[in-house]
Amino acid sequence: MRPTVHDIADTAGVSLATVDRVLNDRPGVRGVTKAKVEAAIASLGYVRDVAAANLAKSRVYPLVFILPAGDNPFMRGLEAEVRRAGFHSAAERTRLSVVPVSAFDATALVAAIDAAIAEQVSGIAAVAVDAPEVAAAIGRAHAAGIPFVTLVSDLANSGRDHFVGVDNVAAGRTAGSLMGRFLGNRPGPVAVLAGSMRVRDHRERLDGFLATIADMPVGRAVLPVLEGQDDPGLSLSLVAGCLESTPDLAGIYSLGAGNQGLVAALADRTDLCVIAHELTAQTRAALETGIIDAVLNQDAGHEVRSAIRVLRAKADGLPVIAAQERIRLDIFIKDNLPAGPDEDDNN
Amino acid sequence: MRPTVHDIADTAGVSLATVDRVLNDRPGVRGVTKAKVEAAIASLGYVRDVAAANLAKSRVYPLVFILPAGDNPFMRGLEAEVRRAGFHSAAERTRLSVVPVSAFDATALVAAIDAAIAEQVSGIAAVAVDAPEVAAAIGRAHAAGIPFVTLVSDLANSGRDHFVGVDNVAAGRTAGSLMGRFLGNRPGPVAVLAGSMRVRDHRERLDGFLATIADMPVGRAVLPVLEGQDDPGLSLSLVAGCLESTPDLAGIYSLGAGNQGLVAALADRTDLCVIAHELTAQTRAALETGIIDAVLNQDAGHEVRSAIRVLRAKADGLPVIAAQERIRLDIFIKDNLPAGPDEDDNN
DNA sequence: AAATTTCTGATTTACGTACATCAAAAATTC
DNA sequence: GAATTTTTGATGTACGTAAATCAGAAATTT
Repeated sequence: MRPTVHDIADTAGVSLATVDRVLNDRPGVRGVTKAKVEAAIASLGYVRDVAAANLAKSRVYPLVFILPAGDNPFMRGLEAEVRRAGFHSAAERTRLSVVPVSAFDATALVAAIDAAIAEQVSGIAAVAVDAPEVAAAIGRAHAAGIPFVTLVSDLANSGRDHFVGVDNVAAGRTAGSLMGRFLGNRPGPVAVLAGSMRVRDHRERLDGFLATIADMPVGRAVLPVLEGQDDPGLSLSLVAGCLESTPDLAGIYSLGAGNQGLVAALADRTDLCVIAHELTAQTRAALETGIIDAVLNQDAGHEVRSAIRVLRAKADGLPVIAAQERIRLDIFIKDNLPAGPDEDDNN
Repeated sequence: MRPTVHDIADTAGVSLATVDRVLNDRPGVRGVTKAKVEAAIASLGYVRDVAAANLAKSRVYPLVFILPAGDNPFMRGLEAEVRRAGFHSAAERTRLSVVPVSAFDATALVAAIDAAIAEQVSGIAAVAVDAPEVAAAIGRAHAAGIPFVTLVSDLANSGRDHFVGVDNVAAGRTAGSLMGRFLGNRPGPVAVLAGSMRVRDHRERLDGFLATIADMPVGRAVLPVLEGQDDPGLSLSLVAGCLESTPDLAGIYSLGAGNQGLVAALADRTDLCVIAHELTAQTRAALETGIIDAVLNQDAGHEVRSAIRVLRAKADGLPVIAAQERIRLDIFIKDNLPAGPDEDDNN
């Protein structure tokens, strides 16, 4: 059996109370005694039984996820993952709640953050909107001692404790690299469909994409960015217009959430090289029919669980293992599509 | 606060002992009473506190991982992940151990399995070797009531409870698809470097690869398979010979663990399209220098944690959520390489 | 050396569940 | 209706840790 606090007390020749004081950094232990106890801990290889500790503490961690409302499939996927994680993490004394706010609305986001602060939650995760008042609100959370992580879209210099999401510049580079390889020496310009250039992650993806395309041995033109506001109708008409005005178009990089309109505009044209973001029902179907050639994905389940781990660690004053919390950028093509419509791995 | 057994007892109007009998399927409860209790459980939305339950049970789950010895980097990565998981899962009352057996040695594997059975472990995970005596040993484990999962390489019709690993036919298809897209209309045959055709996963990868290449609009020859036995020296000489005898070679698919020899043979030739399996220090370096164009990877950490979850579930007689235990096939190119040399996500 | 402060020990309760025992009550059988 | 069986209640202990109290010991100050 693994050693317990009793074993430590015995081998250190001190009482249980003293062991407890050392373990939980409570005052009233002489340096020598503390050293003795720590030696015993080390020699026995004691590790605290977190399950029992949490049981005894009977502390709960109310965490709030502030997510954009609306029909963005990726955001809805995130929400579903929060619910799923909440179901499993009840055992871990975490209570999760989702607060929807209207998309790209800084004022609404600020209000939601302040409400969470007032509720004295143990942690906040939010998809950041790039605005100074949001940074100020995050600062207030920080001042109140509430851990804050940005999700998917970051807001640096805001005092957030951590960012959970992919490296969007690398994502853009990956898209550019795949686009270049898939096209080979086939001529023709490529188009970029974005949501809005006012959003940080979209800008970063574009930067990475452009840089990689520029570095290619084969020179290739990139048309002016189409800003579809992640709206199906607008995206459709923009892409349709582009197809008409550019008959020799070779490829399209869709770096936002405008895939529904994109797919509709392409109808059954499988001759273009199309790379999109986020594996949703739409992009999955388009991959299977050949309309989309590759999908870059950030796993919503991983992101949610990472956010939870980080917030809990911060709430307990524990360190975060950065390497462990890095979110991978998945590449999906038709042949390595995961079977289910959605999945997950707890642990 | 979440409801406890006491709350159930109160609202059902029965004693705690009766609630316990219902919850743990102990005999001696009338149908009507049982229904009352179950109604209370449902209405309160009670979920058993697993942490407390495990604490009370103080049951431990000794699990054995039987892995091929030797310097196969992927297998060593698996072993490292088992150790890492063991560190974290001490809290979950799981005790992990690794038993190394000589690679591809059915007799050694059988002996290790029988030893684990004799030790009365709670579960066994093993990289299966395709031999009837191994199937028989798995059958003995099954007969002894010990859950058994095959890892990485499956052995169907052996009575194993579950397979943890990727769909290797799909992996081969993915490799073929990427190879075809990367090569475009560039002429020239492609070579395949395998470990051994006596191993099931290598055969399956080859099948998928050949099928996809055959389906391509551009006809492309595939040279006879080079069997390097996953040995660096042999792989090197085979690849070197192939390069010499086939000056117009367009690409190489390395579907086994012979990447060290492969990379050595290629020296600084970045003109070939090379696709390999498993992200190791070697393949990572070769990706960065451009010798390898894409790496297909199965995440060792995910696999180990999945195996643990499945074995524990089977040991407790709980169902396995298949969709949750599906292992993804990751595609890595230079641009979406994860930053660290290795990583992980608990939860 | 006495008074004070600082440590340490002993003990208890609690967390939520598992599991065992024994007595009491209810249902069943004869 | 008595005897028997089945069902239920009451109670206690255990798991490993947290947290509190209070008394006593050791160190420090005066």
